[in-house]
Amino acid sequence: MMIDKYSSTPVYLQLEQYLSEEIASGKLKPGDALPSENTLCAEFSISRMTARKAVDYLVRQGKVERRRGQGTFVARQENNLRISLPLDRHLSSSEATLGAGKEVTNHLICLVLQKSPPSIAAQLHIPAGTNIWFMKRLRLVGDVPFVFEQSWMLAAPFSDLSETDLNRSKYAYIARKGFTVERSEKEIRAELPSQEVRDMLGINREEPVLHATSVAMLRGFGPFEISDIYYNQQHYRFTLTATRD
Amino acid sequence: MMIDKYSSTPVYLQLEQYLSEEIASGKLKPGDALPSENTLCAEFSISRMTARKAVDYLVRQGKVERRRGQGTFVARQENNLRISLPLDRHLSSSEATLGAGKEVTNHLICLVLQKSPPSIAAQLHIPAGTNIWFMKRLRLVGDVPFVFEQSWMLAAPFSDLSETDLNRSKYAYIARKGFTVERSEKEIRAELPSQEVRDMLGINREEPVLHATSVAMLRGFGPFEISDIYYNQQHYRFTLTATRD
DNA sequence: GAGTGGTCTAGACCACTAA
DNA sequence: TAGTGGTCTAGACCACTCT
Repeated sequence: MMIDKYSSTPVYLQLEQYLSEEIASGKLKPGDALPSENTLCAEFSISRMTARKAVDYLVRQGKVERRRGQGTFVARQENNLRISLPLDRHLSSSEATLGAGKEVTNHLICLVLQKSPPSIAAQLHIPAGTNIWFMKRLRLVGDVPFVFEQSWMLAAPFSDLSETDLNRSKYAYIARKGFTVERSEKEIRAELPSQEVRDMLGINREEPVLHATSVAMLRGFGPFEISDIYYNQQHYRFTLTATRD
Repeated sequence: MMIDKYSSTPVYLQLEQYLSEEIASGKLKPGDALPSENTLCAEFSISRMTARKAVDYLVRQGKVERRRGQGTFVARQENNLRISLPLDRHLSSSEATLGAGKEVTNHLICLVLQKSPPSIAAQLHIPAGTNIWFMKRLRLVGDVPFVFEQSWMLAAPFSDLSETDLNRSKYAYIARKGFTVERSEKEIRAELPSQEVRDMLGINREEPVLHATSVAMLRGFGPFEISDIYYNQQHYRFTLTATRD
């Protein structure tokens, strides 16, 4: 294998391709160490920044992982060990099965009453400037966060909403007020997380996350909550069922 | 705004944070140019590689886009223009509404009969080594690909499967054989695409994709097809509905 | 021609891990 | 202590766009 410095494909892409093939072909097996960055520099007569850039792409694709002080290793697939969570069911109904003995907890990060900005107001069918709750929550199984959620919720029917309610169960609170959450419409995207989301979910900076924007509906009432939901893929798997109609 | 070179947070993360806030606060609006890389170097007394690394993260998050020879610009949100596609319905039933006048087409890339590898066999409840179909398909609305699909399908009940069937409608073919696709169980992940997927979907290297691994079931028969499905987010939005139980 | 982003170099110092 | 990855510098040349 040679690197062609005069090719129109950048050196770092050539090296990415080469290492990818070593992994795909099985010459490098899960758990194996890649050549160290300095070795790659020497072997291909390139600078370290270039070698690192090639490896960066493999890290982002989840094909290898770096361990400081140790080396870079071909990733092991641990898909089957991760806890499975349905995206097409309300979390409240899946929490029982989720924990597998561990406790599901909520950690409220902030809760404030604010004036609704126009974009949120439009989705909730209220005038801009109406009071709404804004909150950020982290949800964990044991001590591993699986969801970071940021949401805007109608304030009028829920004026006595408290931190305690949110640290326990929002659904239980809503039920006590005599409402039922009927369904939520979600749009799902793959995204690279911002710093805040990375910090909250404890994510390696190179790993993409699932991001849902959700509109939740109350029975006989319509939309009452807009949420941005970020799902942690490192320790959980997200599933859904597709049907005919 | 100052950069603290002696902080434990790396300089490039501080700069990423700063620029993120400029965008979030609206000081930099969609379409606005960021300071050029050389300007950032001078303003914060950092080297260009460091400035670029900060901007790299914003590019990957989709917050800005680079245009060679022009500059780096705050991304415009075009979410509402993208075609919406439900993940919780079979594609066959949504194709009618999907196109909005444009034609939905299939482009078969490969179709071969092969021996089932153990991992696929286990999921299809057949012995390893049984004959199965392996195929790759690209599905497009007009000439924009929205799905790249790679799948392994039982060969026994579908021995006369042809390229023509797959370029038209796989569901129609299955129906002609007297079967009904009941449902499919999907696991959804956010991933950075490999070279093949990037090429197929025409994706910029920095953009993550949605990746579903699906098991499709025939009514009264069980699993008959395993698929890897990659969804193009650049021109489509993917939705689903969550319900109680 | 001037300015932009795209790539690359050849060093450097640091924090961390393992022997 | 030696080797690893993490960060950073101060340059360089290139391809591209706009005026």
